[in-house]
Amino acid sequence: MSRLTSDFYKQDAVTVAEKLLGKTLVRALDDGTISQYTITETEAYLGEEDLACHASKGRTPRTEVMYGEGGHIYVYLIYGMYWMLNIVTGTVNHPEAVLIRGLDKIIGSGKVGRKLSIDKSFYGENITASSRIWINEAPDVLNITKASRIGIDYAGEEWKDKPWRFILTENEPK
DNA sequence: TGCACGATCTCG
DNA sequence: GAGATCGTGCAT
Repeated sequence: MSRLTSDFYKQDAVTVAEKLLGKTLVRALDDGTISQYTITETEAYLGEEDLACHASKGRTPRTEVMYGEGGHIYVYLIYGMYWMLNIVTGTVNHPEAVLIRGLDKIIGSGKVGRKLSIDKSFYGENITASSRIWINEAPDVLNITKASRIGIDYAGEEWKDKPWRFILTENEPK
């Protein structure tokens, strides 16, 4: 299994969000422990126009990394206690990102950040070169459910209902 | 310089 | 159904 390269992350956020399903997220802790998780749920945030995307407020120290090239990590603290793990996608000056909402046996973006020991030190980390977090290639999956994004009612009618949440569903027995 | 709020979760 | 808890953006 090989690590996904920067070309993969240069695609648009919606495409990357969908393709990340089934891929393997690898986390190497400081103590040497290596854990692998299958990505099961993602959400796409696409550009300044997307009122649900943090970059809709423009370029700030916090959103800066999203304006860079895809393949870097965007983390931020929400509700004062949860670190959200995002992967920047797209090209330079296109602020896009994919939120990792769920992994195998870990459902919920807040729990993902806690379980993987994510904090602000991961801000801007290059996920194609990091030695503590990366994503491995895996075959594309077919059972994908699309849904609207969570917790963004403030984004207005046009954006809050976009089907940009992707969920990997279990194979139904035949 | 202050304030209201958020891409959440847990407990009661 | 409410509290925990704090960085950020915008108002003052």
